[in-house]
Amino acid sequence: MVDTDSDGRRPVFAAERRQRILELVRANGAVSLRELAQAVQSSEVTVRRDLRALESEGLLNRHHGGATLPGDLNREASYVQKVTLSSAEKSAIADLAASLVEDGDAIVVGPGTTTQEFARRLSRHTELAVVTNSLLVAQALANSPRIEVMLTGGTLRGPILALVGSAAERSLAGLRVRRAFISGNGLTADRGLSTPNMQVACVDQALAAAAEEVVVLADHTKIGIDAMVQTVSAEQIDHLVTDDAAPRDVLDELSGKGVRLHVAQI
Amino acid sequence: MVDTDSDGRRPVFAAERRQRILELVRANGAVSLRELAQAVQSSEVTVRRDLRALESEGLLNRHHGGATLPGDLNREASYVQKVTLSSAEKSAIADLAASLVEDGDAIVVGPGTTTQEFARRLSRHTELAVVTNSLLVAQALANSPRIEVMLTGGTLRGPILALVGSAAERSLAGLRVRRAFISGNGLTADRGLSTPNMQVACVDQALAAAAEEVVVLADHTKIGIDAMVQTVSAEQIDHLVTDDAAPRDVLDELSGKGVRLHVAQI
DNA sequence: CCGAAAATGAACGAATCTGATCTGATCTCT
DNA sequence: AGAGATCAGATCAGATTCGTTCATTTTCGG
Repeated sequence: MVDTDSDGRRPVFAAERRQRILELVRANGAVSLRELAQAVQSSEVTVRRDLRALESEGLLNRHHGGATLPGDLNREASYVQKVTLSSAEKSAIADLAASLVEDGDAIVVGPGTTTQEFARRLSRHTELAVVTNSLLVAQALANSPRIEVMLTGGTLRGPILALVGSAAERSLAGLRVRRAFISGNGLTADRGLSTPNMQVACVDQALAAAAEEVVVLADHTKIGIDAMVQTVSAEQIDHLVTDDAAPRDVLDELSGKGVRLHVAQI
Repeated sequence: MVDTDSDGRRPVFAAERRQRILELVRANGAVSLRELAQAVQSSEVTVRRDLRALESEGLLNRHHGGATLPGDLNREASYVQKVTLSSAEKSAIADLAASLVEDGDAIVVGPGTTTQEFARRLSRHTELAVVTNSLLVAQALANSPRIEVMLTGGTLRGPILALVGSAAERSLAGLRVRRAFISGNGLTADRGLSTPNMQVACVDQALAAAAEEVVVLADHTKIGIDAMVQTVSAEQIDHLVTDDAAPRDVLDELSGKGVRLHVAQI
């Protein structure tokens, strides 16, 4: 059923849908099948067929879970699926967090899919200096000529594509920026931000220490959760950006400890 | 029965109807057959006939379900696979270069699409330590748990996804590994390896300086070419991995300067 | 007024598109 | 290395659309 509406809407033909798919892939470098299906309002089967046709024309490369640009650049295909989880909340949080950034700022961005989404929103800013230990964040900004991206050195932690270890911490030592945008696996009022990995926690601490203000990006699934290692105490957190499904009581506790709340409406 | 009046009302001629169809398509970009039939007060069969005639004149494109503007969809078709060039050579070179790596090695890998391909071949090795300034190389190894990947810090150079600048060079300063696998844009016997960018050249020099032996990966399109900035002189190069389409005379010259040749058969 | 030619509309079978579901393959995590 | 989850491919069913043929209407010329 192409579109059987009676009046206002513009029909979407197969060729047009494929064109749109191509544009999406070109814009993001790599897009998951699920995202594409949602974007063009079709089933995954149909998108899969379109991708097959487009691939046979050499216009894109197909991978497990999605498609990428043809050529050798942009090989982040296997990490794309993770992004699709609760993407609505992530997207809203990223939007809201991006409004806390001003042109000319120097900021630190930590690893995580939410911060990656946040980084994509930064491309419209100018004269930005971004320090990060996340390869995904760096790639998200790679095509923005007006943003200077600096990566910390360090040992690569494969699953999250972030740099950890003493080299990473050392390269952050002498740094001082306005705000740090970091994420984590859990956030409570008692123990603050926490992650399950020691090395990641150490770097997160260094990231937070390099900034005057700490901004935490955490969707509602992380609020009230406690992971193994504490990275930043609630007292050190200046801003929290979350979505409106977060438990109210925890938010109130955090607010009592001086955390300014930014709640995105889904 | 288009119009049964005898005099007063204006009948809708075929040419006029087609003109109106064209206007509708031009105004909306894409219109479904059903909408068109309703708009011009004719049957779908008639509209279909009109569309066929208009398409044969090149005034619009016909699709399943309707028609669109011509040329709008195929405007990107010229992009068709110009990137995949010499991928067979790259692959063969990468295979051969990977055979120069042994388990337990510590190596340095520079940026480039060929070295990226080379890095993919390393995943079957164990106990490897890889230092790189290329995000693509790092990602290629991210899923290999038996390989320790270390990234240099530095400023991100977007187009090639590599880290450059003083921070990158500094993090390589105290390093000493067995072999460096680097690439470039040109290689001659006189001026050695060269690239068009100064910052990239500086880091390449640092990469080469960190290794006991320098291995250059360069397909035949780069042999005999000279780019702006010299990175490594021919005397400093210990191995060259290339393909059998490389010009023989240049290879001989390089061999005379002490470069050991590894020529991949395509 | 009548007949031929063109155009329009209706109907039927064929082709196409889309989505659901099942099965095998691939990937990830433990 | 194996279990579980996810994804790709294939087949089938439903719906829509297309092409063709045929009947009807309209137009034009004699």
